[in-house]
Amino acid sequence: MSLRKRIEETVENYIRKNWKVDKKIVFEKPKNPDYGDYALPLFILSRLKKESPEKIFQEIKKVVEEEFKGYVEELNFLKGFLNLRLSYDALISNLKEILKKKENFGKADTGKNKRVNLEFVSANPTGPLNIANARAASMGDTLANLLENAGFYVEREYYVNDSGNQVKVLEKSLNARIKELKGEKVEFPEDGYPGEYLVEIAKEIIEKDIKNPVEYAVDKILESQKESLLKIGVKFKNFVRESEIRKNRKVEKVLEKLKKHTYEKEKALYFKSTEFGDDKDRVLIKSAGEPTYFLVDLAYHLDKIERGFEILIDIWGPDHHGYIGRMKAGLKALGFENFEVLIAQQVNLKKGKETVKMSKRKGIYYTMDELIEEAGKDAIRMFMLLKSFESPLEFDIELARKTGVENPVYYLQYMHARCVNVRKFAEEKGITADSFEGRYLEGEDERKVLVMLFYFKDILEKSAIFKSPHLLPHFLLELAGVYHSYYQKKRIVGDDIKVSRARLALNNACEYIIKKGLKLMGINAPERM
RNA sequence: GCGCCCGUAGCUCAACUGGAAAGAGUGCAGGGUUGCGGACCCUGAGGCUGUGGGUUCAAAUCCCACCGGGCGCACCA
Repeated sequence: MSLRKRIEETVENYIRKNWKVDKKIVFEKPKNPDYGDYALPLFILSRLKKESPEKIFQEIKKVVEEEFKGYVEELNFLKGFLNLRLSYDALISNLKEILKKKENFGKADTGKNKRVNLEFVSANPTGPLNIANARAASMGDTLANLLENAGFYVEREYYVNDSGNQVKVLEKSLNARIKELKGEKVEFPEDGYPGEYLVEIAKEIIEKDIKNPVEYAVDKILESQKESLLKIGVKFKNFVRESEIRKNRKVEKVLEKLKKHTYEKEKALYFKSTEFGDDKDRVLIKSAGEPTYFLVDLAYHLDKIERGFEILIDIWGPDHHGYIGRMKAGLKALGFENFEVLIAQQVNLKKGKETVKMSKRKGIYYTMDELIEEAGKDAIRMFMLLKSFESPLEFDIELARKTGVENPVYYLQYMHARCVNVRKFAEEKGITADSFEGRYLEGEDERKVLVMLFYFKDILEKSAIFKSPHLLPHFLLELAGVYHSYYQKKRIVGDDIKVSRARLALNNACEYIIKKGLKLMGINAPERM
């Protein structure tokens, strides 16, 4: 457990025991680094205890100082805040921990190996993946990495909608292409999929004399989707097919379980989802006798639960937000509430100042493959991760393919390359960080770096808990800024061997942290650029 | 008409989930003379957080109304 968390819990326990009050204590990063390394607003505690913030401060100060002597250099009171400054001992023991654990530094057991099913992308198997899928892929994969790092057991899952309407449309489109190729005159279906890829598949079907064209096409498309995903560095553990869910009678099963919450109206079977928080009741079985998409999807989610997952997380596109209510209601009726939907907002493509208009109907859209070809995996993941889930994002292709300062991904990679270079330079001179002495790092410039390294655990923890992968790249950019600045100010490998060793320790810790951060984001950490 | 998301520096975005004087990057203006990589560093200008009310000791953050952008509102998936 991190030192920060230990202090927080100590204060929590103290308040519970002595004030008989349950209050979560959360340290913040102070507005101004001069105040300290951690801050705690005392206003709420002050109200709870009906005493002045200053008095509260004195009380907490005593507790913390008793328990964490040596780790805390200073506690001060300012405008209602408690500010805490870490000691160099604390900072340097953190540094040592990084050097010792390297890529394993920051791993936590908060997840207690709980089983998480993270479903994302889940595009229809009717065409190539697009840029919105690239966003979902980048964010989903990174979130999975973060959760794993926090001690959860995570399976990345992709749902394949290989039955239902869109597959029928695919079939119509495909048949039209086949007929075209055979020289017959046909009108291409208006709502069909006009992309070139279907022509290619149609050709293969004719050449190989495939018996079941749609099935073949779905498999083909799914395979190419998988390839695209691998190109962007995402590997799914499970691909679950809708047809399997139907075939395994999961639909009947979920229907049975929901039976007492249903009624019939105009020959259709309704689920009383309003009883579970939805704004209207939903059809499960259409009057024609077929299950709705919702019912099958519910069956699929029941299947996830039956596979032993304790936490379900879905990442959906913005066009599905109206669907959250009924899904939650359905799962609640099944007795499962640990279900969360993250909406990955839309991506607008730009080329410099020009907006790239996309139209599915006209078949004009940027595929993920095209984007990868133009901008590269690393830049895409960086840009996709920089924004929080809820905010729509402008993706500037021109910017992403630039290899200069404007492109933040290089700023991070450059830091890594620089760290490695310094370490190797030192090694050639026979200098290592092995027996460094912390007292040579007790300067303000060094302290800035040490504190950033100390914050890394907080970021890992927070980005996992709040499911906010965007916190990570923002942190790394700040770390890189501090590192580059330090590098500029202080020579790392110099004449004094003891000073060199100590600074090298700092350098190497930076290397491991940036490397780990980039890895979590699925971005390469090159040693040379 | 109803619901959801967004609106923060010229541009792209943060802001620890209600906390201190709203921060980065880019762009713009200027600067950095042996040495570990100049894809770097330093300085500066740039803001009524869309508008108007409210709640609070404290609001970019919560509530109400309005303006603007996006998306939903199916016995489609």
